Amino acid sequence: MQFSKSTDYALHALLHLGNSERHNNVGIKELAVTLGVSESYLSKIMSKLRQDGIVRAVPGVNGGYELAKPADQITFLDVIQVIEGRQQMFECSNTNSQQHQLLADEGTDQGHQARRGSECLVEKVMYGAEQQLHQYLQAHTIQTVIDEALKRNCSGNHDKNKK
Amino acid sequence: MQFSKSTDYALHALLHLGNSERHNNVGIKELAVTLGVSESYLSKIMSKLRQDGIVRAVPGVNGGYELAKPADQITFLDVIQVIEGRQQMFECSNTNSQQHQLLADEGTDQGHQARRGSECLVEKVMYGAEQQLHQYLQAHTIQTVIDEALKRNCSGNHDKNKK
DNA sequence: TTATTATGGATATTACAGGTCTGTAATTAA
DNA sequence: TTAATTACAGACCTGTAATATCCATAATAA
Ligand code: SF4
Ligand code: SF4
Repeated sequence: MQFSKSTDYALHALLHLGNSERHNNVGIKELAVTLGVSESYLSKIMSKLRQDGIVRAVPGVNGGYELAKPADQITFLDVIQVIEGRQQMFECSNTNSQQHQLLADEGTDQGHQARRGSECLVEKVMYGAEQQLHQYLQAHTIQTVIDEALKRNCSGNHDKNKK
Repeated sequence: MQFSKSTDYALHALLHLGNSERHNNVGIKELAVTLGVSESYLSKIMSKLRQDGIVRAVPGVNGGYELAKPADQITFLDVIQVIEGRQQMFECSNTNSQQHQLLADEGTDQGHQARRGSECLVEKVMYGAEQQLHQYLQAHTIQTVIDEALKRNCSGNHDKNKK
């Protein structure tokens, strides 16, 4: 029950992209150095993000990556789901067990009527939990973090992106 | 980002224990058959639950397992944490990267002052999400599910545990 | 064209979930 | 006390996913 390192990298890469909108795009080299991870591996992650419309990529000289949409429209949930996949947290395996009969109540009077809705009581709880989590993750975007970082650094004022 | 099958089994085992308080304890054999899983594997899971004070176990003839405390005091969070471990969902790896400097703000004026608190903005979001999840899982107990199951089955009335 | 950069596939490595087997210890019935 | 029963702990195997590297190819700009 842990997020993968890939998710970690993806988030940091996006934060970097969102923070340095100076010209246009950032090369994989710069990203890899900044995050402290190999270019090969990071490029895989960036590809996923591109395929899902989170970033745009241009090959060739002076190519690189840029955010495909405003940073405040890229939620944590988006990133996590792209990298980790969209499978749900709890997926029951043994729907044939005796337990199932008791809890999901498919074998009684009502028959198959309720088969489509999430009638299983265990899954119902788990699904609710997942919704809670998603709701929170959806309310936090890349921009959220950038804003907070800038706010906190206002005293220091490094003038890093004035250039 | 998925719960393991072991968690699935643990939950179902506890539900079975909570539901059949007829005499005292239920043997691993009955549990395994009910859940449709091997005794060997299930016993591992039950051991974990015992070590954490969720269930009690007695060896010997007519031995078996029983809940160590009322079913309404065993939360989903308890079970999950016992089986999955108590590691947090997001655990940062590269605290040495350049990214870290920007986001965690350890290298500026304030120095190491804020090192102990969760000053990292990424972790802060993830930690918040985890809290949301935990809060929900803590509000749902084994008893919750059993109650709902009984309530739903009142029309059918199978008299299964009259015996 | 040529240098540069991202992309996709193939491959290696490692970690771990899932699962089995076996011998041992504890308990009770006889 | 003996024997049957049951849980317990550990060693062990296996398949799969995460992590990571390498290379050949395609696309782009100068
Ligand atoms: S009751 Fe729910 S979780 Fe249990 S076996 Fe049936 S579908 Fe799966
Ligand atoms: S900013 Fe937070 S998540 Fe990023 S490297 Fe530092 S501690 Fe880790």
